[in-house]
Amino acid sequence: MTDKPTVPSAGLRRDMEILEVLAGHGDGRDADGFGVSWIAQRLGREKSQVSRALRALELEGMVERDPITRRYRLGWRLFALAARTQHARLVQVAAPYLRGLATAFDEDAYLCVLRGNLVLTLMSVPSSRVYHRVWEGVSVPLLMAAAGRSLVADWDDQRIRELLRVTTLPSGLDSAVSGTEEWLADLAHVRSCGYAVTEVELEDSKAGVSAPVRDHRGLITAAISMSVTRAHTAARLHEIGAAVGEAARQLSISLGLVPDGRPIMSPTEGSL
Amino acid sequence: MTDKPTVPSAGLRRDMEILEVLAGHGDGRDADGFGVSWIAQRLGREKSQVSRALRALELEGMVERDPITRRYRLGWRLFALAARTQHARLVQVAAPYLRGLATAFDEDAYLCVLRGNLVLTLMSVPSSRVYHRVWEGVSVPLLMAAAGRSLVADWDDQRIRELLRVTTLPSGLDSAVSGTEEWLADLAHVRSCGYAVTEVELEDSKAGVSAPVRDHRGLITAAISMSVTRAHTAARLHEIGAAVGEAARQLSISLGLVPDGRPIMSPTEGSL
DNA sequence: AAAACTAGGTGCGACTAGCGCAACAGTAGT
DNA sequence: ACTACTGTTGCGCTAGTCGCACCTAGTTTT
Repeated sequence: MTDKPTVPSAGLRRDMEILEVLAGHGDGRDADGFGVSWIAQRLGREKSQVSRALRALELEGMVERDPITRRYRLGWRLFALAARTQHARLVQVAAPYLRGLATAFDEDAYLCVLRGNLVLTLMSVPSSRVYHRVWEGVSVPLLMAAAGRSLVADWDDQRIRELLRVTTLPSGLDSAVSGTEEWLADLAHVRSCGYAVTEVELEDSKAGVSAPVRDHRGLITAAISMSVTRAHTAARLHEIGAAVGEAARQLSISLGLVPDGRPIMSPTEGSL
Repeated sequence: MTDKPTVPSAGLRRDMEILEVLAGHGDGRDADGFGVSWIAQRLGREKSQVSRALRALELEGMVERDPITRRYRLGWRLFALAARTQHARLVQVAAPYLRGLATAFDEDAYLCVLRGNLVLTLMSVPSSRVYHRVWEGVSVPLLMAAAGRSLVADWDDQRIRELLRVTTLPSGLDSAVSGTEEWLADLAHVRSCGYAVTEVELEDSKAGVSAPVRDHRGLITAAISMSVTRAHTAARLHEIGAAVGEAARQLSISLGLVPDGRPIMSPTEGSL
């Protein structure tokens, strides 16, 4: 099948699958870890293999085991490594801005980055409302997230068209995706006004606003976004949008962007 | 030699060593990653081996490569895995600490997080006393809870002022809220001593102590708090406060916080 | 109580993944 | 051009590890 050149991927792939299972789905309250057999069955692998792999991972601190329930969960080492990621650094800088937005408007605020054609949420600051879905660490299709428009704002038209052509969405979500030309117009709006507004966000009854965050080279490396209850008027949406745009601009400056000039380099590279 | 039981640790160990080097940099600001040869030499391994391993790790998203400098850094996947598990892990790991505090002082112990401008209690461990009000899942205004001070301890003064200005309290509870300047002084105390003390808690006849819990990114994600019967002397309040602070610190480390800003590994460290 | 069931761990042979060498390919400095 | 790097790759041989089967230990059933 996967006709690979000789890269040692077999063991690693297995370990990653295990870690992915242990991370859970983010939403499910699968709180207190998973047992060997369950994981093995879920992955369609031998119990023995999973058992041994988990022990090895435990030795390295990537997972830890509850001594009484014998269930595994992700370990301190993984978190320590994650903390040294550039994403972690970004989150630390961005945190105050997100908090400011969340408290100012009492709506959920997010920090997202682009990964392939998916939008990965790095951080979410919840509002005070009761129902709060955790999106941190979860990737969603680019077209579904409000942050998407901001993250690709610098792409040239051709690449956008390609993206829209290629992407397939879960059925029934087409309503969230407007036509190609509308998208291009939206991106122009982002570039000029500094923020994007989308009528439909991840959940129904939510609209979204977002704004691009640029690094010191002027490349878009992240986006701040907020999902706003639809009850709000369009005017308020734009009020929030302006605030989000301003926050993103401030954050960009914190990341080393020189404020005034437009040192925007050719967006051939989007990889963070 | 090392008499190993048959666990698949060879490849994993190598991968972990690589990740550790990439995270590494105990001291220097080596910002933009490391090259293959440098890593290989550092680990005393074959270049080819490191090259292939890194490519495999990159496929899994554990590391990222700067396309122009060809240097590797830790990847998004690590962050995503950690981020998704945070909340589940928080409750799981915090439980023993809360129980320890509750039994040590025979007072109720709580784990709280910030949601919008409200403090949400995720878990409560009752003391042995008869009357125990259940706060789990209940949100209270930030200003009313002892945990509030800890949860916003990292906010800058401006945002605190904004918060105090915006927040409106149920009437008759102003006694719990001291002046703005007093609040700022309190937060300074939290930052320096590691715990907060409030004279009035949710219920009358209760005082509160709390301490911030930081996740692997160093951000305050939760707070441990205890409500203490007012009968106790101020001295005891601070005794408990110190214990709560220490528990919060331990919990933070369990969550992957790298203690202090201290480089734990020097470049000459010998875990090779 | 024994039996039945489950959940995790282990011994060992067979087999293949991937290590190490060495040659190769880019890039930069002289 | 040559030299000195960097990172990649082809390939034979070896050791790491996969999978089966068999255990042990805990829990429920009869």
